[in-house]
Amino acid sequence: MATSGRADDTRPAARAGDREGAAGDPAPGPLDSVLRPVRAGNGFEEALEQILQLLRLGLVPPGERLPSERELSQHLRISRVMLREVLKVLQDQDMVESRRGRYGGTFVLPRTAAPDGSGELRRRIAAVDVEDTLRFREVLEAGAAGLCAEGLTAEAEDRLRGALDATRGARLEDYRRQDTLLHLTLAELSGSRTLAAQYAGVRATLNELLDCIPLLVRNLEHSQQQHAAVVEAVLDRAPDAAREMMREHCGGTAALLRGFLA
Amino acid sequence: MATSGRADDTRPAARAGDREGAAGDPAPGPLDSVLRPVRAGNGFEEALEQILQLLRLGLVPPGERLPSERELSQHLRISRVMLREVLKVLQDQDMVESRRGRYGGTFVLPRTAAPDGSGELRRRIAAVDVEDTLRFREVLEAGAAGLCAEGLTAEAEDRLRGALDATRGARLEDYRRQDTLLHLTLAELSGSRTLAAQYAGVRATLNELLDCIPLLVRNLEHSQQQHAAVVEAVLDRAPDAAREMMREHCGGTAALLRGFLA
DNA sequence: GGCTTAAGGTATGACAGAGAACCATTGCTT
DNA sequence: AAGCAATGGTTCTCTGTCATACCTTAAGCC
Repeated sequence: MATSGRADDTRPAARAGDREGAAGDPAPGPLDSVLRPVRAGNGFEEALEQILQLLRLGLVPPGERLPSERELSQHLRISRVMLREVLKVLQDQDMVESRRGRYGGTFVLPRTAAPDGSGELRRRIAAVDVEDTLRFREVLEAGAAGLCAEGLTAEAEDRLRGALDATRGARLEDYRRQDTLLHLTLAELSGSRTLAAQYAGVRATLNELLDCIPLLVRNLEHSQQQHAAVVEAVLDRAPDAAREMMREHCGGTAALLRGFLA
Repeated sequence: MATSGRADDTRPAARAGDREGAAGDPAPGPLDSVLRPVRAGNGFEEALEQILQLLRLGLVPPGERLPSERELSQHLRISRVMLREVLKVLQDQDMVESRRGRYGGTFVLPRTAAPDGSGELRRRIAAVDVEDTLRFREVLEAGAAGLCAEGLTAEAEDRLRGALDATRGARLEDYRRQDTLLHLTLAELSGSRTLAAQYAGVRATLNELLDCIPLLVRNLEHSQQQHAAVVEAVLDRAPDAAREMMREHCGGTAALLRGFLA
């Protein structure tokens, strides 16, 4: 370090704390809407979160195979090594199982009762801003329903009808999954990829919240009627009605959650 | 590397292409709503994008000082070294200026005409999914307006009125900024942090698009009337009216953009 | 005028993560 | 039975990024 001969550092070494850059959370300011952290968490957690979404949304149902490690790591833009660490965690939680060889892969296991000693769930919930989630969800859902009703192609009609039918035939333990898929379909048909992606995120959180409250058959029937009404409005090209119905539908779930989690 | 003595690699080294992990974009699949890349771009670009948002949204107007490097790097969760590389780029583009010493800092310069040889803008636009942006924006805006109208505190009323007044008094070259701030205020008052953050992002993109089309005084007056109507509806606690007006307002901008960018 | 303070400017060691290449296992095909 | 192909499992190296410390500059304060 022979840059500049400054031999007389007479100051009483109290300057120890020059710790720039690091440290904890900075003071919140008015710019926080924009200045969110560039890399959420540590990359590892982010990846874990996304795989968990895949499972929570039921996009890969129990018994099915996840995309191969090579594919997943490419999609998530992380190294296979790190992806494998993520999968390792899920294996330890008995959520997935890996099989080697051709036609092997990582398979989703059926949900076990308490994933991790019940306390873990509560802690996660506490970390979620429930009000934020519910409000944001309503906005996205209503918006998606409206957009769908505005520009509906023949192919979209079919997908929508198919998704609705699937919820009708769903057995109790599969209802959450089919419900999710119906809403996800609406979001995708909105014509905004960003909307669909955001909805996927918020829905995963929502499902996690829903897992904390009882599943009421009474409520489920009501929900099913509302689904039908929303889809009908969309198929009728009635955006306002679709939005209104969807808002009502979301309001129901929201009220339930606010009640149980309050 | 003495793990397993495999001395006879007789296969004709043609196996050169085992390139796992890396490579270009993976084939798109039905899971793309969820499996977005963990770390958008290379971290550097992401940070650049966010600082640019700060400028494009007018959250730090020309002549004002950005937060210090140490603060910014903490907010963005990147090292000061990397942040400085980002700022270096902006300095080279004559968008900001750094002054040393106490009460120094990084200052925003007034916008120069063509940021980078005009071709650069067009290229960016091509990379933006305009339809996605417009649709997503409308959904967020309408949703925010509705939520605001539903739960409006006295303090929120004041902020809203203030923001509206600011747009009234704005001169032409400052209008975009005040307009942005008004909408951003609505988003923040929606009670969903996520919504506000998402709006900030989409609005930055929108402003970039708007920079590509002429600013019509005629349209601006119309816009101003709509602002007043939206705010009035919100202050009247009329969610439906607020949503309706906002959708109309967004529709106007959308039509303009679709026309010019088609 | 000299000290203090807050900002930008610079250098460096440590480490996380990506990338690439391997190995090992399995089931299908020939 | 042999070979092939697709998957999970492992290990290596190298680059990018971070954290930390320090220097330099300039404005205000005593």
